[in-house]
Amino acid sequence: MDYQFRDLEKKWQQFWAENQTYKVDNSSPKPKYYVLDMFPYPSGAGLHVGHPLGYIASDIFARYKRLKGFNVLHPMGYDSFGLPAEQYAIQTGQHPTLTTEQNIATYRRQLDQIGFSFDWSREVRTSDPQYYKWTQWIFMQLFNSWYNLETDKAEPIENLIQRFVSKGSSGIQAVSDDETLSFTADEWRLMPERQQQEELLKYRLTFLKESTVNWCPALGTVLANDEVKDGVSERGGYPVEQKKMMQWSMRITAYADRLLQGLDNIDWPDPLKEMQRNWIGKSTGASVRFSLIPDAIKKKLEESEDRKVLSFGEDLGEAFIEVFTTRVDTIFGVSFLVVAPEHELVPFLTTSEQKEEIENYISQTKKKSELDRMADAKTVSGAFTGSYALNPLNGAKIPVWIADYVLAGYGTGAVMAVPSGDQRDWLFANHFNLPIIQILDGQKDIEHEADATKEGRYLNSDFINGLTYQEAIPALIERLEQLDAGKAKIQYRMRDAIFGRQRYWGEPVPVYFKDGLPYLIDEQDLPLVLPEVDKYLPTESGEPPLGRAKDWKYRDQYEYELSTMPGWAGSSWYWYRYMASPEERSENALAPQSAIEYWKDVDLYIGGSEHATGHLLYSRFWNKFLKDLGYVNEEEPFKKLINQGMIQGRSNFIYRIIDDEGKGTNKFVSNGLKDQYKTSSVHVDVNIVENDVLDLDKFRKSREEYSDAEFILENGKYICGVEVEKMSKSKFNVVNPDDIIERYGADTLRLYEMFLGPLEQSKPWNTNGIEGVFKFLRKLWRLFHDEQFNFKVSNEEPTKAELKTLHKIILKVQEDIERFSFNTSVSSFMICVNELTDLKCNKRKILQDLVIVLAAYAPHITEELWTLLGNEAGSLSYATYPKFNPDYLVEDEFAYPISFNGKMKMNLNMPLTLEAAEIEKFVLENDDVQKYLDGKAPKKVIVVKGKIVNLVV
RNA sequence: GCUCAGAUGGUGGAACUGGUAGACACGCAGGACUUAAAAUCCUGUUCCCGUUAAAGGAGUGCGGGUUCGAUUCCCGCUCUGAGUACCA
Repeated sequence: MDYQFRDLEKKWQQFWAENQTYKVDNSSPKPKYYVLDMFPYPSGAGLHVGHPLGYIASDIFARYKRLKGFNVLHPMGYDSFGLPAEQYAIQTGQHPTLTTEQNIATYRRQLDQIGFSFDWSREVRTSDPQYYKWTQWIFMQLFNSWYNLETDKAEPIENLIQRFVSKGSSGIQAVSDDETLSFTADEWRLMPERQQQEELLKYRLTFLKESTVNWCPALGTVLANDEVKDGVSERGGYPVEQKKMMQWSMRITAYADRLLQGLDNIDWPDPLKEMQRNWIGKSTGASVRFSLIPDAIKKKLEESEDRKVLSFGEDLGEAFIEVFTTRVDTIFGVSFLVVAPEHELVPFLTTSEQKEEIENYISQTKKKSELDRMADAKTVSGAFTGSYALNPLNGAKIPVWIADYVLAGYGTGAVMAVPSGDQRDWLFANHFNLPIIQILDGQKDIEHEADATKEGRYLNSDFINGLTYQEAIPALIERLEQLDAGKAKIQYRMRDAIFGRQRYWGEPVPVYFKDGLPYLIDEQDLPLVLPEVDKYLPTESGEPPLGRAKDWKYRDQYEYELSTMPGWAGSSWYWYRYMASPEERSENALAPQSAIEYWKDVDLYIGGSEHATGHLLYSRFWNKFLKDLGYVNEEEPFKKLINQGMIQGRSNFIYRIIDDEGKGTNKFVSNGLKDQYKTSSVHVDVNIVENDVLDLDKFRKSREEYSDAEFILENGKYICGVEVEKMSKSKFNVVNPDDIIERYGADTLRLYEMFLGPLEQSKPWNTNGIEGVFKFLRKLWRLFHDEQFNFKVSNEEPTKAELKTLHKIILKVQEDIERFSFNTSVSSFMICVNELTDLKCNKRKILQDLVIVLAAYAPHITEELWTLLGNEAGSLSYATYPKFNPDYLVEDEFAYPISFNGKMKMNLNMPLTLEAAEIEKFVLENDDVQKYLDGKAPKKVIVVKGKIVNLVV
């Protein structure tokens, strides 16, 4: 029979499922190995060709490890909460549970078709109440914990309360909000409960905090930066503004230093570690207080009718702006301060003359997203508040400005500007005509740009004049501390993570409110199940969708928290749930201690680098927290991590016309004509585009808002724009693997995805070379069959050449898999089969081992050949990888490349036993070499034994 | 903007520690088989010049450097992709 991949693959997939071939036990005499994939969000578009890339690699690795004698845990599940299902629900009214289930069914069918060796009995879904029960439980542990800096770990909040009761707040070293109270034990005991709870909230690892969000009044909801384009919402094109909101946050900053240090002990790609280090952004510097000039404030007070200002006026003597700087040595070069437009002091700093200008500037800023503000470094903008602050070291009067390049959420929301040393400050100073003061004799050319050098000695710098950088820093810190105007400080760029989402399709937060204060629900009431709502939209009063749930109250009287958890909540601990076997899932723990002790951590984690600073940081944070409380044993969850490159998509764009007021219209212009209009680009589904021409009917039907869309065409067609970018549901450029499997089978898909290139490299999807991989499998099949496709292998002893071919591949594949170079293995398999075909080899002793070596890559065809060879069905997965014997590869001759000045001209065969001097002699005596030398002696001869000969002429 | 990564024939890529650049495939061209097509097999295929065959020369995004020798190391650019805190 010819190679019938359809029947054969179906047969084996069924066999594996029925016999639970890949079900794994939590105990085994074999060493354990845990191979994990980053689990997918089950999008409506189905699995796309990019997903399997990593899954195939991890499956090859898992299968290989089984052949090498390990007990392998290789599970899969679904990160099934998320925005797309909710948006679909808003459009169609269908419950996300329903669509999510349908999507998962599609994913499962697609995954099964590819022949993965997952233990499906351990599947998890983050949206399953039996799963999110434990996500909520972890939230409760975080709420009930504080971070003790003395022990450098999280501890139960009870410990903190005990200390408040016995000693008050003195001596407590904790990670907390900035404004904690000081009190004695007696004062604590007398405090009303409400105030006690307020105080404790400042220490809890999950807590309420005011944060800035993208608010879209027309949609009545908060948008991700992702959903905001050019200041308007991607959906509908409505204006978006920055708004402050009370939100749940996670005190990840408590773990900043441990997250940083942990990176040194894990085997992750360096760029990824570097990204995390940057994200955490530890910087050593100083905080400095610039006191505000009382006169200015007093004048302001006299002018003001706002009584609230009085409370500020009462501590006039202490009014100051605090800044953090890594270059405190430049403090005498400060010629102005810049505070964020949202900074709390801005209303007080603004004088009546400047009021209009400041207010205009603030309203402009509100329209920009944080990303826009950071990205736009070219245009200089800002406004003067009219107030001045004092340099604490020399009393210089310094104007206070606001500018949107300073972000309220970063550090103190204020910076000291040193135009001679910082280019952004220099541009600002140059634009607004502020002084640029040279502070180091090493600074060059500061009339034209800033010079951030630390070289040279200080000038114009008071008591540090003449000192070097190393000398100046301690002197300045000492002086600042004496004056109580500053101190040395370590600051992190990382902010606490916002944990609340104004959405429906996520885990409910297990919190209710009493007298406006948050309390946890009883642990027995878990899971707090997501309630039914009539619509998945915010309420009329702007509350999140959960506000629509009828009679949804804790113990029938208390309001629940209405926001839900973010997408990363469920994925921050899921690898522990996989450790629990299905029988153990009913136990009252995230996973049984015995399972956690057996599996410990993930040995190999494969996933995209796009998770570098999200999922991978939050997971490490939760893992450390769970370890602090003794629920898990490892400080780091993922011992080794490999980044799979992204299979990129080819995105198509349409261009929405923006009207004169800056609002999006429902009119779209073809790519070639877009320059004549003001437009914003919008992704369009690649499945309704062919050869970059948009199918207008399908487009109108795709969303209700598009049903009456108008188009400006070119040559009667709507031509879409094209870009290569990541394949993702939000970019509507998803291609799924089904038709490839239909045409060539799963083994070909597996080999082809590996053959495409190095695992960690990104590349746009194309199917150009797939034929060659398919031909390779047919060629392999033919090795085992005669001309009429009858199975036929010989029991003869192999020749030396055949053994050499076999042992080359045994070694090569082993080396390749261990360094995650799967593409080169596939090429080597082709070479191997080409060689065996040339040798007309059909010997059992060669082919049987070849089948095992190939099994991890192409499990279906090898299972079939394995049983045809007379082995027990299903036993291939647990066979033993053949042992490499180097004797078969020994060569006694080598064709030395002979190069002249580094250019290879010819090869000369020489025995490998020859030493350098003999080689040189042999080469120089050669006639062809003499012809090149043209009678002259070479200046130099370089001989590298077994590699090359180079003659310098 | 900031952080990180990448760039090699018409295409995907190989060259693992500084030692024969283009393995292995795709595509293309020519040929065999066939009434024909598909499938299969064989030959060629970096570019330029040139040829019966040859012999030359250039060449790993661009510009420089180190070295007997650089796709590989160093410096400076260009372009592309990823992340940038509510996509997951």
